[in-house]
Amino acid sequence: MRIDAERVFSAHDHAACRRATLERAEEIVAAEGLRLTPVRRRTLEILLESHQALGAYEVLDRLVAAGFARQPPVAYRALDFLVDHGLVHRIRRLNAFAACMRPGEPHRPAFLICDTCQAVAEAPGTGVADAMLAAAGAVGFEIERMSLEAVGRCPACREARA
Amino acid sequence: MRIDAERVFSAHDHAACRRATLERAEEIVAAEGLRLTPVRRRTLEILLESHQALGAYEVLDRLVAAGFARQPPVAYRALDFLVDHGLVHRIRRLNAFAACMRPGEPHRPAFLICDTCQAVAEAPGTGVADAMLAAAGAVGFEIERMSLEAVGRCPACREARA
DNA sequence: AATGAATATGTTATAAAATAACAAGTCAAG
DNA sequence: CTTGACTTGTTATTTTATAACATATTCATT
Repeated sequence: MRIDAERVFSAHDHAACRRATLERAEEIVAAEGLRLTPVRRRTLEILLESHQALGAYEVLDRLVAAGFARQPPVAYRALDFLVDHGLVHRIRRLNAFAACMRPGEPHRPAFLICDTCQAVAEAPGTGVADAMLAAAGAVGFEIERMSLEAVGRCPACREARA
Repeated sequence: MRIDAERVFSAHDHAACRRATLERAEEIVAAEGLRLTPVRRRTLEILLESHQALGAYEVLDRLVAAGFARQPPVAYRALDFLVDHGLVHRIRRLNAFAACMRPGEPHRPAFLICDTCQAVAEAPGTGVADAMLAAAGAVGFEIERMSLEAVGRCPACREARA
């Protein structure tokens, strides 16, 4: 199952969506010899519960509910691990984190953040990143990492408001 | 004088560059009936001193040096005003602020951030924003604001390292 | 199994970034 | 000269993130 913006922004079988993404994440972790320890797994599950981005302290609250200690490094370490290995994206505009919906597929995501329902989707295609690479190349700038984020209104919330 | 990435990333007459940008900012403020009060003016000058982004607390330090009180709202209010009126950009990846190099020209900037010399330039053209608008439009997402930022190495630092 | 290197966790403390809230002052328009 | 909008002063707090160091676990190799 492939989850892109159309799906994130619409009603869908989220249980299946979450399960599929988690399974894929586990394959990746296994393939790379990484360890999806209990905190890390739970952190990923927490982020997979919705398509909304969560702040580190919201994640921490839910980790506490699952029995882990209420200490910032607990959440930040798990989140950093997941981000480093491409299972979670950091959303800089929100100081928050969202599960990657296509782990393993190398991609340079651009995010669409609905400021009404707080859902975060990865924009389809690679056009935005390509344009950034082109613009940078034109002035001799070599890109290492990028943050491509747009805030606005998703189709459902647009309609609800109209 | 128009200052784009090529210029920011190269040696240039920065005194003239700064003066020109400040003058343009003053015209804009006057034209819109806004008030460029002393804190606001000084804040803009501070950011215009280099092409690097400064954190709010670095700005505050320099405001203190200029006689203002050391209180976060002093810096944040001035910065917020300047951002709201397009004279300063917020660089989310850095939790920092950089003077806009083309105030008044309506634009949707994409930033190139050198992680060696910390210079921040606006990428040429509107291609990145256009691509983002296109990607969003394809899924019915309506964009209000965007952050388009790339971290990497500018031409000069690339060469220095090579 | 014993050892050691790498990795992961527990814990305390602190740093860094941003905002809330409210009182007081300024300023230009009627 | 007063009203209303805007701006500043000030105290306190909230939110986000990291430093630092001790302990424990894991795994590969003896």
